[in-house]
Amino acid sequence: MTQAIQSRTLKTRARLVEAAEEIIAETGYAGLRVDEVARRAGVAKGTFFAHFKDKDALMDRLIGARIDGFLDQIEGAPAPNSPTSLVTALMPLMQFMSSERYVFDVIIRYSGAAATEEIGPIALTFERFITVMANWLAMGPFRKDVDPALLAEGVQAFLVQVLALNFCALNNVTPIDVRLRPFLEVWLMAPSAV
Amino acid sequence: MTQAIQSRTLKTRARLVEAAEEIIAETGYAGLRVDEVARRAGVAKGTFFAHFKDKDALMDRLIGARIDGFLDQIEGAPAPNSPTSLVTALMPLMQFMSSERYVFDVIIRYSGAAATEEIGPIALTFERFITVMANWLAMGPFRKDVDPALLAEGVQAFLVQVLALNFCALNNVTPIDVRLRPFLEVWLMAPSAV
Amino acid sequence: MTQAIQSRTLKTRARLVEAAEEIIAETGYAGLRVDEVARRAGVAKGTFFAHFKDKDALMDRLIGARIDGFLDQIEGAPAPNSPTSLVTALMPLMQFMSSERYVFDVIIRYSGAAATEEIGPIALTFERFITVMANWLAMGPFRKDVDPALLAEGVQAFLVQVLALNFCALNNVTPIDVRLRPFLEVWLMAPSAV
Amino acid sequence: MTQAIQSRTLKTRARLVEAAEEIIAETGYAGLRVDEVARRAGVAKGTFFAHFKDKDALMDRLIGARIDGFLDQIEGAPAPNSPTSLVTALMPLMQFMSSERYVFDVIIRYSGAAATEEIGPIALTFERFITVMANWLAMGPFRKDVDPALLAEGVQAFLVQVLALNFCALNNVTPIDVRLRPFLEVWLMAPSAV
DNA sequence: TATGAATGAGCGTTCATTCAT
DNA sequence: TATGAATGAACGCTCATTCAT
Repeated sequence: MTQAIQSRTLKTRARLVEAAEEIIAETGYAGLRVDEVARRAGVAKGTFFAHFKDKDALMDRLIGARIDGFLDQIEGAPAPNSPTSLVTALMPLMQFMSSERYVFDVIIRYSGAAATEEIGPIALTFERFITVMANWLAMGPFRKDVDPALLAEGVQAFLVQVLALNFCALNNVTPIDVRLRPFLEVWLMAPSAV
Repeated sequence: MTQAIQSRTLKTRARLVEAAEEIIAETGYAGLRVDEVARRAGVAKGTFFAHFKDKDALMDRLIGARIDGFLDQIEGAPAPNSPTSLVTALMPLMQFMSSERYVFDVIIRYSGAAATEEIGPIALTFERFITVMANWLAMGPFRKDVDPALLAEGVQAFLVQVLALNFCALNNVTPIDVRLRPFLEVWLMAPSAV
Repeated sequence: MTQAIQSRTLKTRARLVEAAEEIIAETGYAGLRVDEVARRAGVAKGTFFAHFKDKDALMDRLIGARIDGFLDQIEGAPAPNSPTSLVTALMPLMQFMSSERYVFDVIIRYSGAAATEEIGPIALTFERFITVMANWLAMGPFRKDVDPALLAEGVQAFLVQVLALNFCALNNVTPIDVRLRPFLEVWLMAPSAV
Repeated sequence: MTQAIQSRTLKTRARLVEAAEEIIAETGYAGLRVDEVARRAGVAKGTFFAHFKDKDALMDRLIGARIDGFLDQIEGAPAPNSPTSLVTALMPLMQFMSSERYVFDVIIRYSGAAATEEIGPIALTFERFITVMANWLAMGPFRKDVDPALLAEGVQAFLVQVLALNFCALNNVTPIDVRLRPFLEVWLMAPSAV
């Protein structure tokens, strides 16, 4: 009984997500309207808000799922053996994150959760990024005198830094990967003996 | 005559800025409404837009001025002789940047200018930060095998990273300075030979 | 200048009221939708709320205006010389007040203002009713040993009582005027010597 | 078996009423939400509607019960021997009726039943009020040349009138009892010969 | 009886921005 | 420059009620 009801709920939620993804495919994230999502999912607007606290909660979930997809790929790939190959591995994720100004803004806004109980999908991916990256770094030819988790957080910092500057007309003449590499070379490599 | 008009113009602009600062003192940056700024300055709403392209232009200016104030202090202070003293020197700036979620978001959004002619106050402070920091780093006991400008950009990246996580309930149990220090220690110090 | 702007404001407001009255003529008071009013008036919905605090404020105004119209007629008519002719004079007003359940409810809700500064049109008509009625009663063959204002308030009380019961299926078999008359006969007439 | 089911039904209904009364004690009548009633009673929302036709039916019942309580007191008290003592006797009832705007509105709306079969608790109390009052008036030193039932209906009309005006900021400086007394003095007393 | 997800129409609100004067 | 009414496209929300299970 309870099972059946849950399944209806899950179906409706899935329809909402599906509708949202359709719209995003057509108009981008910034073009998504709550009214339209409900309409396409064939449910009432009130139903939307019964499933998602607000529009941002939906966005958090959708964008979080995308990032998770990239992390799956990263996790499944062979560990990089140089900063350059690390940058290459990160490119799809970075391209997504910088695909729309709106997407980047949402990610930044939700990368830190507002409260403990409210850790959303995007915030979780930021935590997962650290884990995945730390594992990778521990396996590769990178400096071993520093906690891999700290190294990983540094990579995240440089990634965000580079993406933020990417929205600047002055800076995006230089491709993302070219901008990111020097940071990682200094940050990750065991220092040559002085 | 022209003189008189310019003076009136400047006075109006000054009144608008003053009114805005009053409101911010009372309700924070996020609480500022254009309506209210115009009302307090004793001008019509349209007049506001004769002086500022949009609300963000005002915010850019106000926040940029605050950051410049912190950079003045930093520039005037003696160069730090360790990551720890660098962190200490950066604290006032970091505290301001993390004082309000809205402030942090605006700073991130405007840290890269949209176009050459449009480099705004905040973007200028980010460039100035690099210069000031590079000078400082060149003077202190920091690694010399890396371009100081790159080191400075890295400091900026870590600073932003730490602040972003600060808005996360899980992370802000650890004080900002404690979070920043390990990054700078690894990033700035000439590595001991392995 | 200010005059011109005021005139534009008045014109817009008039268009809103006009549109509302059209809709009411077609669908009744209960059928009025704010969206539709704005649409017909050719203005944005935001404009509606710039002119009226909320939908109820418009209703207050419209219904108040209608009641005022009836009071104008009453005021202009010759003073009644008996309870029966008073009832007859009140019939158009009573018919309007009981024309729609919704109208009666709004009237009751707004007959007493919520706050001093907020005395709305309907509340004003209730005050005006007392004045008009008191004048009338003072002129006619009614008891003179009681303050006409008190008598007038009593008439108002009986009127509301009769209308309230009129929405009851059991009671509205008896016409309004027949229900009201006995009250007024007792209330208004100089008592016959015992 | 049937017994058991009935008992369960009655228990559920009792729990719903209990929950509602709890909420009202905490937030007032206007603050009651069906959601919350069901939640506190530990049943599903749908169950609420299996027991009460709609939310108003619950309100009708709850408020009607309160009024009946006041009528019990009134009925049990000695008959008043003056308009003043009548007013005093009515005070508790009047205080309840004017305790909340929402309560007064519900009472007015339900004081006349919509159809014969649908005479609800509140409507019944209005009928009972007439009976009780007529008995009282017949016993006291009040005018005897008018049907006590008509006198009683008049008392009811004045009571409502006074309460309605009580919600007006201008009028509620004068206490309810002071406002009601003059009406009753004129309405109930055998007029002295002019 | 009981469940609880879904309904659904509409209100109120927001507020930076524009534009005719 | 200055005015301020008007814009407008969503969003969020309400919440009693229904209905399939």
